[in-house]
Amino acid sequence: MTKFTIGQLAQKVNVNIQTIRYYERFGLIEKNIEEESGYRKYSESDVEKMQFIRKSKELGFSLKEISDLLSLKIEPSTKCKEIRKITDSRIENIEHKIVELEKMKNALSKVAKMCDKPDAPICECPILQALNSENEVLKKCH
Amino acid sequence: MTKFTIGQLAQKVNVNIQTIRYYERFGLIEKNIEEESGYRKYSESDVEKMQFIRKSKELGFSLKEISDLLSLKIEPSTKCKEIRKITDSRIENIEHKIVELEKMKNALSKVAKMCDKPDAPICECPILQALNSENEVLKKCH
DNA sequence: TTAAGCATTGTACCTTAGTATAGAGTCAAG
DNA sequence: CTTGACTCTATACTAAGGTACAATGCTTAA
Repeated sequence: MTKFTIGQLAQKVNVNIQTIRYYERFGLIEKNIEEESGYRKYSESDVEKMQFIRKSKELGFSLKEISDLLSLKIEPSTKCKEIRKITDSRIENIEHKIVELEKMKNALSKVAKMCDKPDAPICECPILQALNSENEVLKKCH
Repeated sequence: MTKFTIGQLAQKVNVNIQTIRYYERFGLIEKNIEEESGYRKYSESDVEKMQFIRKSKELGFSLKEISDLLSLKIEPSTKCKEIRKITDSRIENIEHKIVELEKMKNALSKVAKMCDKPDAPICECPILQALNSENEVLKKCH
């Protein structure tokens, strides 16, 4: 397993070195010190973890929520009901986000289309109107 | 058009009064003062706007990004190319988010299923493994 | 007409998520 | 064997997005 320094990890996942140390303090990333140098060392799995964290952040999850996901552990039978509960509620939560994103996407498509027409009406806040006019033509515009 | 006070608006959309004033300072919500009382007054369209802001926040958009969407205006021809650019790039951005959320959802489903089996393997970080093992059974677990 | 319960402005504070800086040690190329 | 790039710890600072509080004023039901 290849090992990198913190700077190399930072570069690979395109974050600030301080951010990695911050995640370490937060408990998201483990500290793993090389004996002689006293330098932190990281492996491919840390790269994956960091990428997961960054992606999740972009999707609107907090570090606490990300931590909950990362610290799920499957051990024989013990807490499987708990894991089901967590995963199920998170799946619902994600489905809800997807639905909302789809709505927003549709609204934006409408706005784009509306804008293409040469006789486009003047519109104060086209997104809200597009969002609230499910399937009907925008008529609130004057 | 029904008018509400700030407290009523806050209650309707379930946010703190201070948050509404913060959004006003930020430029997301207009200030509209009633003559005699000096009280802010809000209408149904402010409710819609507030709901849009809250939803968008949950989906990981910043107030700045939300502001950009809300301040899109359609006016005859003038800046329609600009609007296309903004909406198109935002649509792409949303599609990317949806894809990532779908991946995460699938990974969570896998974890849930894995957990249900009586002979579930011990797993250190099942989400990452589920995410990275596109379509294959989780075999990194020991 | 007065107290409770709203509203106003202004300022200060809080949390989350980083980012920067200082002073010291380590590594590797010339 | 030094020099420049990198690391360490510790502490402080920043930015975004709120939240709380104080001093004051308006509203309304008893």
